[in-house]
Amino acid sequence: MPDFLFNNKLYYNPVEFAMDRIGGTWKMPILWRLKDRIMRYGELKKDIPHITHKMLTSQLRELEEEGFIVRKVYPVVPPKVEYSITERGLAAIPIIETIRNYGLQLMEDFGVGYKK
Amino acid sequence: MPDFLFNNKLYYNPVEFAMDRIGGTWKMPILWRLKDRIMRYGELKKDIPHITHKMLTSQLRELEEEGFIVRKVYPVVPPKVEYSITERGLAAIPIIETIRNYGLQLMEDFGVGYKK
DNA sequence: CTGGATCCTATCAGATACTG
DNA sequence: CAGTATCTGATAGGATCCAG
Repeated sequence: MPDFLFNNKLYYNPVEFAMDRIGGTWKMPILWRLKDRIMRYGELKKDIPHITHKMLTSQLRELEEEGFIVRKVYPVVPPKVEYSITERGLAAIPIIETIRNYGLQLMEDFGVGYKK
Repeated sequence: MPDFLFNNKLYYNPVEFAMDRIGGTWKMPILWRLKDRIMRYGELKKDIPHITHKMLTSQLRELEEEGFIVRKVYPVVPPKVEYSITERGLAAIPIIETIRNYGLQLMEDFGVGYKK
C-alpha cells in the first residue's frame, strides 16, 4: 500500500485516512446523534457532554465540508440552524458501532468500571 | 453511557477508550505486521515506512504494557529482541481490517489517487 | 542491534470574550 | 441562538545524541 496525498496531506494507509475523516474525540459522537434525526445546534450542545462551543462548531464545519452532514440555516431571529446526516455520514454508522462494541469488549477485558 | 476513569484519565465513551489503546498513527500498523509472525525490532523498523526510532520504541512499549504484544529479549551480543502478538492483540485485528476496508471505500468515494 | 534521553516544533483543544 | 476570534496550555511526533 503506497502513500497517497489528500488535501496536501500525506497519508500512509487507508486506516489513517478514515480516522482523519471521522476520528478525533467528537466526530463520532456527533454523527451518532444525527444518525436518525435532524438536530439543532443547541440540541447537540446539550446532548453531548463535555463538548465545548468551539469544538462543536469546528467539528460540525469539518463534517460539513467533507460531506458527512448538511447544515441548513433558517433566516430568522433568533437564528435557527439544523444539522442532518448524509448518505456518506450514514455509511460511517456501522463502523462506529463496530468500534464501539470493540471498545466495550476491551473495557470488560481490562476490568474498567464506571465512575460513580 | 456515563463517563469512566482508566489510569487516571477520564473517558466519555467506549470508542474513545478503544482508540486510546490501538489508535494513533502507528499502533495499528505495528499490530498488523505482528498478526501472523514474530518480528525483531529491526524488521519492524524496516517494514514500516516513515516510522522513527523513537515512535517505534514508544509505541512498542505502550502496546506491551497494555498486553497487546509480548517482548522477548535474548541475552546475546549484539542484542536480539522479538515481538509477538497476544490474544488481546489478535482480537484487534478484525477491527483494524474493518476500519481499513472502510478507509478504502472512503478513498474511492472521495476519488483519492495514489502518489506516484 | 536495540533502547533511552533531550530538545524542539506543530497541532489540538480548552477558556474566554465579543457579535448579529 | 449560533458563530467567530484570540490566547494559552497540553500533547504528539521528529531529529539527534549517547549507551550497553
